Amino acid sequence: MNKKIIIRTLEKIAVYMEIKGENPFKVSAFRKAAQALELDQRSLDEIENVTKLKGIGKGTGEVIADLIATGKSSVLEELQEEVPKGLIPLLKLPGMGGKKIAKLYKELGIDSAEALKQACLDHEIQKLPGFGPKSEDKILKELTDFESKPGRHPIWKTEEAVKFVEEILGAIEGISEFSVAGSYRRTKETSKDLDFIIATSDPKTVKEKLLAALPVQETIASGDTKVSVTVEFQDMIDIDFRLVAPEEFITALHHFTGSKDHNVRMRQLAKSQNKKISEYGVEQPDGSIATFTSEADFYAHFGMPFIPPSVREDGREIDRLEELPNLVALEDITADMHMHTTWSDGAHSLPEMVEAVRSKGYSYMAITDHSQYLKVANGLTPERLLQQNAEIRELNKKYSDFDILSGTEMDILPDGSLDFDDEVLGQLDFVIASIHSSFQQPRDQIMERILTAMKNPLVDMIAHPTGRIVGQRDGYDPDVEQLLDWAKEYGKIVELNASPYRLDLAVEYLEMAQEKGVPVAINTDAHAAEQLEVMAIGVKHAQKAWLKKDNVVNTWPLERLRAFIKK
DNA sequence: GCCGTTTTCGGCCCGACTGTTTTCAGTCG
Repeated sequence: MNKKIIIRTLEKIAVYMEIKGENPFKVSAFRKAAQALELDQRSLDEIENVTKLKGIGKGTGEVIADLIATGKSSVLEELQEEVPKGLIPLLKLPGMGGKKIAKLYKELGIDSAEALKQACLDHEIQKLPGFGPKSEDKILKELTDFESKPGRHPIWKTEEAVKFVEEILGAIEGISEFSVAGSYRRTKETSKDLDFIIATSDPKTVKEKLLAALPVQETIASGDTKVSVTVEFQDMIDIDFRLVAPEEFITALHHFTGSKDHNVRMRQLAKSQNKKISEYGVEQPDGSIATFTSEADFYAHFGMPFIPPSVREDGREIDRLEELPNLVALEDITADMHMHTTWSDGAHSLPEMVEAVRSKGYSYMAITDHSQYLKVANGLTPERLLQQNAEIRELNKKYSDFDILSGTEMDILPDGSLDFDDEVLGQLDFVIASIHSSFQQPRDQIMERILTAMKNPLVDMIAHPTGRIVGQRDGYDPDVEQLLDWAKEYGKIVELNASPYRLDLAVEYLEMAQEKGVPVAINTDAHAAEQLEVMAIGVKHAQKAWLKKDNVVNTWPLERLRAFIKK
């Protein structure tokens, strides 16, 4: 029995129970059991007794035993007989929960999206107690929108929307402080919507000005402290604004940064100290409300170190506080080892890029323009590469406190060969190998290509190892575990490409790399000087995988890197 | 359904907004 199947089954049971109108705590018990299983790193065989896990007891334990023994769950099968299948997707409609769906089924016999739509058109819905004309209109609208609305937005899209909103907020008088919150602040690679916290003592005026300044397509909710709108900025995107008093800003920011699981853990912790956390402050045992001037103070109030937003995810971060000081941070970064200049497809010249990197306070860098195969990117022939190499060596003489590594981002060709021969590669300081073509090849062939690069002792790093674009394409689907095993065997670095388009490797693979002891380089792959800034995003993405400073090669001094790549 | 070094029963994170009511249930994050 596959662990994933058990997790899905428990979640499915929760969904059916929700529609059946079961006790909400019972429903959440099944969700918690699924989560307990998911968060446990061990495989099913390695877990001796599942009921020993916190959150799994007699009832959920029996479901799991049933699944292992028979491959099926009698609990789920019974639920499926009682609850029509067509009701399940209705839970995804905004504003629809188990209770409303159950009522529609019981009172009107509605058992599918089609039946629901017809009932709206026949004006049957508004006759039900608890429903009215507005509910009917809303359901009909949500049913129509359901197909067309985009799901989650990739970070490279939300990034621009965030900047746009920040500009608007910065120009509104009466706002003392504001910040983006939510999954974007936690550097999740995709977000369902955007959240902003606004501190003001005049919420009414600020709200009016804000709504006037935004390209609002639809107002979802508009209360005294909370405004939810759909805004048309490139795509349609939902944005929540919370307006709070200035002294409440930090607790509100923490609350709406989440994650939900992180907040639950924090509230439980507060409760054990006879305190109560809400977005407005921390209620003390004597009833007074404490507020804070920084999130660090907020955590310190509970005797905890500051927990960066990037690691506030499944709640387990609260159990890993002693690891926080070793997490890689932006201040630890000493180098950027993947970037392009006007020699290939970059926007800035070699000296311009060098100056830009130096001004970031790093101590070394690598210039890695594309290789000849990539004609669309003006890839360098061996002649041009060696000419650039000479120029870099000359430029290096200018700096006593800074080193420029002469490198290349060399293509691994579709036929599995490398774009430069060893004689050329041997003259370089840092060699990156990348796949930019023939993504559709079968996995075996892709892996063969990667293996060629791995086996070449002159190759130092594999860049953007899966070729994915966040929210847009999956890449060339390598067997990442195998890739990492090879990297370990052949002493290669794997890249965390910090571009928000890529964030490649993804978090789960970075965790795997660290576990296997494969060093990671966080690189910007900058094609222009301003793109060097994405290092900050890359570092936060690395934090999500709990990468330690020592595992990240571009926190190392140059000598240690040289020793590792044997150059 | 799960949990317990104040508990084997009585809680389970907490508050806002909407649409329906005429004081509140349902949903959401």
